[in-house]
Amino acid sequence: MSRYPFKDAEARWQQVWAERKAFEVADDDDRPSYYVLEMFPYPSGLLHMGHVRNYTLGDVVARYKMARGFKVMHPMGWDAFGLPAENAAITKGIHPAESTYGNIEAMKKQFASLGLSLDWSREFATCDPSYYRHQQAMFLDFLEAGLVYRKESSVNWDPVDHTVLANEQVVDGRGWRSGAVVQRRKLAQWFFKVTEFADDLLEALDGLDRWPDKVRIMQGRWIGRSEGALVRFAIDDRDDPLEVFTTRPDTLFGASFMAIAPDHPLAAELAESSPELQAFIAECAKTGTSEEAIEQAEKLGYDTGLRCINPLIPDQRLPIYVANFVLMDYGTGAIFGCPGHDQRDLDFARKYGRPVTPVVLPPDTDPETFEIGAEAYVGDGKIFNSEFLDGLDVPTAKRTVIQHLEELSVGEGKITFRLRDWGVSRQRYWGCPIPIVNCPSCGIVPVPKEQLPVELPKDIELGKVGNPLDRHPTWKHVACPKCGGAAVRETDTLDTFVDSSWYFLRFCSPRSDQPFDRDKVERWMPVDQYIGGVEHAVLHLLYSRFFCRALKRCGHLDIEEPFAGLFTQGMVCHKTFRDDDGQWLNPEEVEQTGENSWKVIADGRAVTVGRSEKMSKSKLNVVDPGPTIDAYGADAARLFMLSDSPPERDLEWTEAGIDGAWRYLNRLWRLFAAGTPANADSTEALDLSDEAAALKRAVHKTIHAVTDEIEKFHFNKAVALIRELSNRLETVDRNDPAMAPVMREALEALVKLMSPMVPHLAEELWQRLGHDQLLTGTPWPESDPAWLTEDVITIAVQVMGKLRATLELPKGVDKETAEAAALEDENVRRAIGGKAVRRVIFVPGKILNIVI
RNA sequence: GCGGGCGUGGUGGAAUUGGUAGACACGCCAGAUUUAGGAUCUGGUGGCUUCGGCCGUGGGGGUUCGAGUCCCUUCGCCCGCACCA
Repeated sequence: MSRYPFKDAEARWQQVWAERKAFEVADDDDRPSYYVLEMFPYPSGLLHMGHVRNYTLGDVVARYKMARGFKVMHPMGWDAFGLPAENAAITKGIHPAESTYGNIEAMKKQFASLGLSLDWSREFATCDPSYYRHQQAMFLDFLEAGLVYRKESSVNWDPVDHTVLANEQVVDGRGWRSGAVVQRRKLAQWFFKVTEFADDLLEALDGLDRWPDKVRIMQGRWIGRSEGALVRFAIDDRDDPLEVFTTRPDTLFGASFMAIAPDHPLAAELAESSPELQAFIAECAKTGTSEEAIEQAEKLGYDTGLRCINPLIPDQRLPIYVANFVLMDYGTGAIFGCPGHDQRDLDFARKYGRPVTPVVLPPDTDPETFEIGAEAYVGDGKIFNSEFLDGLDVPTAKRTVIQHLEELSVGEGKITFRLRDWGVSRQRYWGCPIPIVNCPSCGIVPVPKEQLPVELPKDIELGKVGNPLDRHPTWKHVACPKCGGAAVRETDTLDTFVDSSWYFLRFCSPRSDQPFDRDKVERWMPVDQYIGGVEHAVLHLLYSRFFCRALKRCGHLDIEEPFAGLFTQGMVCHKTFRDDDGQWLNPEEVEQTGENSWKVIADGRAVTVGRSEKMSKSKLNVVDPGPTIDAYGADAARLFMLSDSPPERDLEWTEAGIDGAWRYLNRLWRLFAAGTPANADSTEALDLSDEAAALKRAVHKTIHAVTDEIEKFHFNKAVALIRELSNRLETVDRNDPAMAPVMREALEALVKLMSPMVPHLAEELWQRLGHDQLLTGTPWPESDPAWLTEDVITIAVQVMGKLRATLELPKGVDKETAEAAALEDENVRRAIGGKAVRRVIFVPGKILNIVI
């Protein structure tokens, strides 16, 4: 039996597309433009299934939009700076540049086998000096615009390797390589002033109507605008008051203690004379810097002995604690605790024996008997126990108390954001050098733009202690651009998130001697459809939004939002195996011994089949796409990625699934091999038989529905509809001359509909239909509204809401006719059982429900 | 702890505004066929059934002529995170 010769066909069409530059777009084209972008990959050297899914989804969009008459830009590049290349250099002794560019070449070959409609003429890597020189220029522009500044901030310090560790490199509080207990250390670092745009970044989320709600919600919460008040509490025997930020100034009469962050300046000052406090602060510093770690930690406080005065209750004295749950980065790094109406404050008060005074009375509650038990009351209600606030509701009390604090000059209304400025300094080699010179006499001096790029030195020693660029014998030593004296370069590099915050702009004019050409950016931006993993929902997407605003502020750009449409795909998962000790096992180590039982081949130990989890090296459940594509072809892999699972949900990789996709491609192959009817220009003028007309209606309905589903990113449903049509076509009698013209029309439509998903097979079948033009570039099929409707409709007949019959009735049938027809049905009559019909509900074209 | 989701056959998943639950597949069962393949084709496949029907969308309750869909409640799972004062 004839099999689809995918190896030959896929290679052949890939070559044809490349030779004809089918996917390269010129900028001077007056068709409407459409920019499709998938998040560019880090060149690890190996394409994984997540990539295949991501780029397949993007390719469907790109090819579909092409067929719809858009001039589509679908570029690809490399997010090429990063930690893994540096680690590879340490463990394998390969220079990061060498491994990175080698990996790019290797991955490009793998990309080629997927048959993606990518415009490779726009390719670049972020580690190219021709890319990062522009990034350095932007850094200088941001600096000039006041959007970049320097401040001290904490890092994870490995005391053995003398290096700064990423959070990822800290395992159980220890450095991953040295095993040394990590210390927090303060370093002067560069920051991008993201908070400058906090309000705008938040408000503009509303306009991103083609973004998933969940991403907008996540970003909104990350930015975290909250309205509250700054309140100054005078401290006994000290001049400076303690300033706190609170979102609940209405509960000030319920205050029972104060707490400051372990790294609050006041704590540091007091610790100088208190070894005990020093020890407490050191203990707090052992908890990781991540919020997750702080959250797991037990709530601890240390009474400083200082007492401060509640500005609303002059004779009240509140103890000041240093507490491990107060964050220096939020608000003022100090809080007042109101245990009655905040659960964490309540837990703390119970632990340290502080009083609990309720000040918000829940509705319909007796103030005499209301008490706070184990749970704080956080709801709305009437204020009580609060003098001039008594009787007010919470929002009114907030306004009133803020006004009162302002009159007393001890506080004022204040809006605070959770969003922090973006620390971009990294003490690493394989990143974009920060174009700054530190001069002993002039201070911080920007590198003049004409001296850019500040290139990374090629001769570098990695794996030694310390910051590699700082250790380089000559690189950092330069003449000060201002005074000409001896000076040193900044030896930190930029966070790689900076690289990915503007690459989508560079694609518009990738060879420009400017960061981007403004007219090209205006032609293509914003990205019409951006596609990637939801793990970037906050950081990358938010930084990119910040970057566009910062560039606009500097006069380089007019747009603020880089991505008009966003789609976040699900993960690719695969089953996992573990032994009794919970160790992950490689699928090759195990064999199936029964329906649900598995064992280790080597020693027969029992194996637990875990649930399907995201493919990852640590879980040993990674499937390499390479051999799969080799065995089944790119189209089979693509089809499997698109079938069954909705793109936004996780997809489980199964051998059976890819096998099923491959078998379906062969069915299509045979459907077309069965002999295709000669071309007929149109079936419009023909007098079609009932059977032929029904087929034609099915074809047009399928065109209509598939188009709709692709537009809505429901590719799994589009595939199902295509299968339905092809199943039907397999049953058509090709020897019937009345069917031939419609069959021709059907086959042509089918090929076009499948072409975004399985482009190689589609080109092959298109050619077999006798076309000498490429299918790529051929317009999308149009559905004819005249063929979307049926003459006969099916009415479901219910008795008391239960289905008893379905009736085929002429389109537009009225209630009386339908009811009469229903009452003739034996099943319906049996269900009514001779009872009186009380009511009949009729939904035209759908339902007739008889109520008895 | 907070926030966001999701629970539908043996499996992945379909199901307009509330209107025929299980499309399309995988798997399985029976049969056919063969150039014994990574086959292919035909039929069947939610459960129970006295063959009339009955029960079925995590559980319980409600609204409705009618609920997978709306409301209340409860259980389970997943994702994200920032103790946000």
